[in-house]
Order: sequence, then C-alpha cells, then structure tokens
Amino acid sequence: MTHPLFHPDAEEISLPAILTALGDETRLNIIAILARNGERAMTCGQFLELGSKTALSYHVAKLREAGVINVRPDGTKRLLTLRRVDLEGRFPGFLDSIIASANTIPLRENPIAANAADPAGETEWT
Amino acid sequence: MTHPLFHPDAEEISLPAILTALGDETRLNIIAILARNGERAMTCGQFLELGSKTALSYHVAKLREAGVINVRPDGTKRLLTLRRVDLEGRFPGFLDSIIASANTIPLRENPIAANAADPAGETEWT
DNA sequence: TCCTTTGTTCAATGATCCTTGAACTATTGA
DNA sequence: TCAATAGTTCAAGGATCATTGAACAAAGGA
Repeated sequence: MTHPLFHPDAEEISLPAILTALGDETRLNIIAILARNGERAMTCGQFLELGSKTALSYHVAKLREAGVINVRPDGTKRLLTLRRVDLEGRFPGFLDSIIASANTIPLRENPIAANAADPAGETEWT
Repeated sequence: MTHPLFHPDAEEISLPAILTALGDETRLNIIAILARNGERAMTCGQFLELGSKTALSYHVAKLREAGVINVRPDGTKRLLTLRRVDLEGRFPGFLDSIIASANTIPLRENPIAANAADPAGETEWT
C-alpha cells in the first residue's frame, strides 16, 4: 500500500464540507443505513442497491474525505463506519438530527432501509 | 407582481435540499448572521461583504427555494428571516446544531460576524 | 496457479454550480 | 417628474459534480 486512505483529522472536519457531502440522496441513504446498523461496520457491497459499483466507490470516497465515515481495508473489502465520536465532538447534535430526519424518508426512496434496520442484527450479508 | 416569491410549504422542505443549500460558505455565513441577529429581519444589502449584489441575489434565492429562509418584499427591499419554526418542526435540533457550529467559524472566514453579533441591536445599517 | 470477489481508477459525458457584468424592474423620496 | 435605491434577470464563462463502462489491482479460496 503506497498511501493509506486519506481521512481528515477530527479537528479539520469542516461544516460546509460535511453539509456538501450529505446533500446528496445516495450519500444520505448510506449514512442513514450505517446509522441503523448500529456500531457494526458495513461493506460497500451492501449498498449496491443504491447505485453501481463505480458510483458507490465515488460516493464513499466523498464521505470519507469529508470526515463523515471511516474506511478500513479488510481483505478485498472495505469496512465502513460512521465517525460518530469525531462528529459529535466537533458538531454536537448534528449527526443525530440528520439521522433522525433521514429515517423519516419513505422506504420507496430508501430501498434497502428495511434490510438495514434488521433489529436482530443477524442478517447474512452475501 | 405576476407571481409572489416561491416558498416551499413546511412539510415539503427536503433534507437533501437543505443540506445542499447550506453546503456553501456564503450561504452558511448568511444564516449564521441571520441567527445572531435574533428575530430581526435583515435585508440582502446587509450581506454585501459576503459577495456582489448579483451573487447575493443568487444565494438568497437558493436559501429561499430550499425552505431555509423567508423573503418578504418591503418597498424596494427584501426582508429575510430564518424559518426557525418550520425547520424545527421538520428537522428537530438540526438548525440549532448548525448555527452553534457555524458560530465557531473563525472571524476571518466570517468577515461581518462581529457586526452581526451587535448585542445591543442598535447598529445603523447604511 | 487460477479464478473469484471486492473495490478502484480512468476518460468521457452531460448536468449543475457559482460568478460576473450589463441591462432591467420596481419603489421611494425630492 | 426625475433620480436614487434595492434587488432581479440574463447570457456567458469556467469549475465542479455524478454517472457510465472498460480496464485494472489486490486479496482469498479452490
């Protein structure tokens, strides 16, 4: 690995950058689903209903570079997690209000939300 | 007046639209200053340090169309106010978290913030 | 080793964004 | 009526954005 994936330091996360990153339906769906999934990491492949492989790669990079998510290589996969602590420290209450609001989006605009909710947390992702 | 200024109904305000509207330094400054100004309305002209007349007109329209601010004609002026109640009803906690965070932006990125703060509320706007 | 899985990179395309200056409208006050 | 004030509209420009398909790379399993 010549260079690890870039992540801004917590104190460098900028509000306009975060707002821009989240001002897109696909990316908003990604973080809403990540949030519903609790602390469990998810892979890019679990979001394929939201777009093509290439498009997801693009949007995930946007979220990562803005400081919204952390991306950690794991074999051929990438494990995505929300940067909850960093975001709460920098912009208190912001992420929670976004997530609460995003969860009110109708399911037909949010196709895999039902799967992501998965209260038992025992879904076998393929 | 052939058509009054368009404002989305409160229940039509969309989260991605708001996030996109606020994902711009100029527009974020506008709402931060509006917020610091309390309930008092402000005119476009009071934001001229943030950009040209044309640019301000553009950004104010974006904020209005997204449902972030209300714009009311008053003579040759436009009176701008935050749609606090509508936003709080639709996305609880969101606006407050944005405003609190935006107020931490250094003043050199936020040139007229010192004026807008104006605790006595007695500034003579020219 | 070969194949599969998972995701990235690249170039191309069309769409949208932000800024600018010039011209314009509408309202107010002298 | 005339001029000043406040803001809008328009067309043009360059910049950035989101999507696509093809090619690529890296890791793991058979």
